[in-house]
Amino acid sequence: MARQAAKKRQTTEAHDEKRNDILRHCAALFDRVGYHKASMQMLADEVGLGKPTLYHYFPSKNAILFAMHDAHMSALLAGLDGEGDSDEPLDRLRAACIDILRQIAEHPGYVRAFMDHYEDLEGEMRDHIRTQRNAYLQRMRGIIEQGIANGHFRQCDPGLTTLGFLGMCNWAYKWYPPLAKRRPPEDVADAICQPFFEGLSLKNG
Amino acid sequence: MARQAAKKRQTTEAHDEKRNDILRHCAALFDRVGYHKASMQMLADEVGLGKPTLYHYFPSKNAILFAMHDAHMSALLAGLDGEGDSDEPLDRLRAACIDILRQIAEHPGYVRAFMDHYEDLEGEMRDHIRTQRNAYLQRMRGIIEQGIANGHFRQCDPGLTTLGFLGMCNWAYKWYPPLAKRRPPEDVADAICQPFFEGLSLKNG
DNA sequence: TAAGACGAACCGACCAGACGGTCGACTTAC
DNA sequence: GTAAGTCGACCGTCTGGTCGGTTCGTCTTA
Repeated sequence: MARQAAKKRQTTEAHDEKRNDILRHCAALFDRVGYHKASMQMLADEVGLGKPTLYHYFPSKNAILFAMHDAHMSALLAGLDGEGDSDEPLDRLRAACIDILRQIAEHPGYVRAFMDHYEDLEGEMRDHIRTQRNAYLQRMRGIIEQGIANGHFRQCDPGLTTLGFLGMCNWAYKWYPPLAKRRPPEDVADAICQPFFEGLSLKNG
Repeated sequence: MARQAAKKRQTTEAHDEKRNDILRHCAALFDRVGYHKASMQMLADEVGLGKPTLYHYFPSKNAILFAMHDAHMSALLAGLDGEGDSDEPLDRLRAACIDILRQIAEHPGYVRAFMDHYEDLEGEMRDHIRTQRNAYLQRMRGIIEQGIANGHFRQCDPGLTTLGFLGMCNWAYKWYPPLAKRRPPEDVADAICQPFFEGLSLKNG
């Protein structure tokens, strides 16, 4: 029984690995030609598989899109957890920005799918991602509210400020990829966040 | 002859008006269901026309998309011209942000098409829009460089700062539309730009 | 002012092709 | 033996775009 379970687990692991491998290839194609212009046949060719085999791993094209959304959101959420509970909210904001930039640099395909094709997600998949999105947004907002409460940040509309900050970071998916080899995420994060942080901060005011 | 020309012009005007009318309807549908999920038949129904009639006004679906891109970029570029040459670069940046927000509030369909479907533009249409995009970007960058040269702004990477600022403003197309009835562009622009401007500005440093 | 010409606006019916997805069967590998 | 992995061939549907033709208002001409 135990051996069977082990076997099962092993098989599943191999399966998951293959799924991730497929996902990476698909992301590359989505990034090159866009989600809608990438047909299942093209996707299968890109991976080096027959079309039915691709369907063996993912039940639909939409499910592939979902897997990318999920991978991206999970990475960001995990990043938020990783950065202990520094009581310096600026550090947490900077870390979040770096996470986003790194995600863009390492998985431009996932990110582009995430940014441009959330609305293409169907049914429960969309619900699932929406939940994750909202959780992320709330936590970012929490950081900013904490900063205001702490006296680290000046008084401001926390909702709109969060949206502004996130916009600044997320928008980078449009221009950062070709730059990523020359300029690491930390570097770029500092450059784009500098004015924002200076203005948000109260310590030298 | 003059009368004929006048007549001709009049006919063309009616044609253009109709085109704009069609564009507005199409924008509404694109905004509701997305560009790719909106078929020409749906578009025609939305406008209240037969499909061949729609083709009478626009040579292809892609041309409709292009017209929206063009309308949006022209509005933004015109906005940049409008704001005299205030030597206070902060005012010009604020005005640009308000322009973007207003465009989002008044033409969410155009803007969404512009943001998410630039890559779907084909051939020369894409070239044309790219040129406009670059011109816009350069002019924004020029404002920031001018601010640094003037001593109004602190030292910073003008390229990345421009991109950051634009990201902050443009990203609003994802969240501003449902808010637009309650909060006017000027109001929201001030809220999201405040930290950025405070940090960029040197006058109280 | 009536007859005709003409082009813009309009559309029902059609088409070739592409797409997402399925079927049934063969091949490994344990 | 059996279950996962693999695929060639296939299918129904839908899409962008076209064809051939009608209606209608206005200009020309006599």
